[in-house]
Amino acid sequence: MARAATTSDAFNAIAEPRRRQILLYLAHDERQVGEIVAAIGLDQPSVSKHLGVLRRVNLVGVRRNGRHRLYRTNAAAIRPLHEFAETFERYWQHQLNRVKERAEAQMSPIKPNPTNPIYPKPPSR
Amino acid sequence: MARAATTSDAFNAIAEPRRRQILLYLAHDERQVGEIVAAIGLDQPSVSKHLGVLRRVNLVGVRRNGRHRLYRTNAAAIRPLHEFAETFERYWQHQLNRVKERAEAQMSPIKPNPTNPIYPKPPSR
DNA sequence: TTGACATATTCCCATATAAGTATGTATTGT
DNA sequence: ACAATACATACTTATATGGGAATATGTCAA
Repeated sequence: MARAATTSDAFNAIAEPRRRQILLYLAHDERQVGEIVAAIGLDQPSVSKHLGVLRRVNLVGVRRNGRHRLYRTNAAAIRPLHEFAETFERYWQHQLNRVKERAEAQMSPIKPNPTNPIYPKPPSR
Repeated sequence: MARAATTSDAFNAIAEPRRRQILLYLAHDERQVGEIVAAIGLDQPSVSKHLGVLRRVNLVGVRRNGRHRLYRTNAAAIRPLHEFAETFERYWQHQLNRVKERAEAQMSPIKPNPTNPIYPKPPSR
């Protein structure tokens, strides 16, 4: 099975850096395609295609105005992402606290737990 | 140019539903691969491959224990995602407020706010 | 040492890009 | 009506999957 389509959901859609760039650019104001092209320095067809993907997953909305099309980020569609990320925020705090505790423990005269690496091998990469 | 590698960053790595599932599963506790396999119902090689991707972008950490490998979500690596999503949270509120204001304006002065759905369309899935 | 057990890695292949180029389609000005 | 403007879509191609099958690697137990 191949990779899931970029239009399958918001997660796949924002995997592309250019699309994230467009979303951020459109978050402030409605913009027409030409402005986006000028702003992010990509050719018009590419921008249109990215906008097409974003449209299909409802990450942007469009409005016609004469021969222009005004795009705007639909912040609501980012919600699933936000919730996913937020789920880990608690653990993020936990881990921070643990690190902090370890640091403090090491300073204490008794030194209770010399080695307790949370992540033994910093995933090389 | 083809799509960016799933190992290029966290955004690409989490585009895969199975990997999000694994991340959520590993968020609570350290788990060995066999447990993950049993939990998400995917064959072992596939799970290992997903874990490999998550490892490369540092979304999970590993620890060896005998013949087992204990994986755990590295919540810190979710940060970029969280920040990206959070950027839109303000606009999300804005949009909600606008919708709310418009709704209220259209309504009779009495009946203040009968329905106020936080998520207009329950983010399916 | 040998075998069982737990994971990782390699190979194969149908599929989905993303960028570039070319072309199609509305809509407006004159 | 006609040309220009603003976008969208079609086509081509190099590339990266993700799952299944088979195999390799590493560790423990007898």
